[in-house]
Amino acid sequence: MTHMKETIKSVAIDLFFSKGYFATSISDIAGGCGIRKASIYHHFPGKEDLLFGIMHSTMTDLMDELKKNLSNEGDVECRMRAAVRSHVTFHLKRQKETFIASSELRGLSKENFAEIVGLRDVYERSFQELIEAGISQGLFAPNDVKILSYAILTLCTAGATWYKPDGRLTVDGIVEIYENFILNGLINGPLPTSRPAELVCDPYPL
Amino acid sequence: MTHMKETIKSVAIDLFFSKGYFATSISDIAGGCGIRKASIYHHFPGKEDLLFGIMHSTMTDLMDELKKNLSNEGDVECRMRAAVRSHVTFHLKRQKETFIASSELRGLSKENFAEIVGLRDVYERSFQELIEAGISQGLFAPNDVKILSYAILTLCTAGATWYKPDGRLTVDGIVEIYENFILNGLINGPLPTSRPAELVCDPYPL
DNA sequence: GTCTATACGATGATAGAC
DNA sequence: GTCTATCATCGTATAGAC
Repeated sequence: MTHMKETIKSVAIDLFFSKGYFATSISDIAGGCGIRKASIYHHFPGKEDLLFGIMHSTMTDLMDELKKNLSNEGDVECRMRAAVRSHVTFHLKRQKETFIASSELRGLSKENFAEIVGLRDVYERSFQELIEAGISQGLFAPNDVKILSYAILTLCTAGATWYKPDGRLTVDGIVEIYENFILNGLINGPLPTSRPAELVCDPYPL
Repeated sequence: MTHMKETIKSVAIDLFFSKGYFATSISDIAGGCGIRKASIYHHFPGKEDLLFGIMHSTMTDLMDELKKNLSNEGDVECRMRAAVRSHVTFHLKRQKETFIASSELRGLSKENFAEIVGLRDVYERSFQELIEAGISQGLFAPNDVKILSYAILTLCTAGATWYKPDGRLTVDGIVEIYENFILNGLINGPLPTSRPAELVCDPYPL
């Protein structure tokens, strides 16, 4: 990507996040880049391509991150904890993009919509497989797998809605709360009081 | 409200839900009511008032419902379960309005925005007080109260995003999954295996 | 690669007849 | 209470000069 193309994408992310996709005009974006609106069309064929590009790179990065964070194999609980941490961390550290990706799907054409939702479905399936594995091992309480996966993912995704980078808590602090909340919600029966999870799972800075 | 005023509001709810507020024109709403767009302005001063009215009645109904469902006093766990059930049930049964209320805040002016967010803050505080009470009794694991309240509320609110009225599960089925997931997530230590919650809390059909 | 100028359509809202 | 007609504005996008 050329320098100006990257600038345009970055300005678009800021504006789509703060004002919303529909409320942001090509003029606004051009203004943020210090150029005129007609010049935008030299770099992108249209407004929607800009949105689609943001969503697509966000989804593929999110999926790559999950794959990376699950590569050190471990037991199901360890893997689920890693998946939750990966998901929450990504959504907080790349808040603007993940917020856009989850709230502006309506701005996409039918074809582009289908492509993004297709990626999302693949991603969701990773979580559903983990839940299934946990249930079949008796580790997680038996329950509707799809509902549980929606619960877990929307819960974390919503973090991108209220998170304030300069707020009271660090990303890691929030991640820890979410991780324990979700695992307690899933696990069947009492937890060991002090579980050395940190010693089993490798850390994975984003 | 006159008959046509109600019709307009109802059509607006359908369209704001399915197409989004910004993508819905006054013309679209008028078409759905069988009148011309100019006639809308006889009933409402403008498009935003329509949105604000929908959000305001949704929020006050949501708050009334919670108050009603917490009126039979009980212990903290019982009250938290009732609060979660109230929240989830309302969001699924009035899916369109709650979806609009949680996703179209950007359509509001500064003043209207402040009013709706003010109502939301009061509502959230009810949950935060329940969490605090649970923690101070040693029932819930000590944790950041605000984060937990956001987690619980956004989790349930997101139900309005994916819920399909003709889907596989009933509202009550989903409510039960969410209730147990959240309470397990909150509670400090093992749960009694069979808890007669149904005998303590009254049912409360919406 | 950026500019000015412009085409073209849609939108929210108003005026005034019936 | 609904209509027709219209205004003023703003949107995306294109054409063609520099």
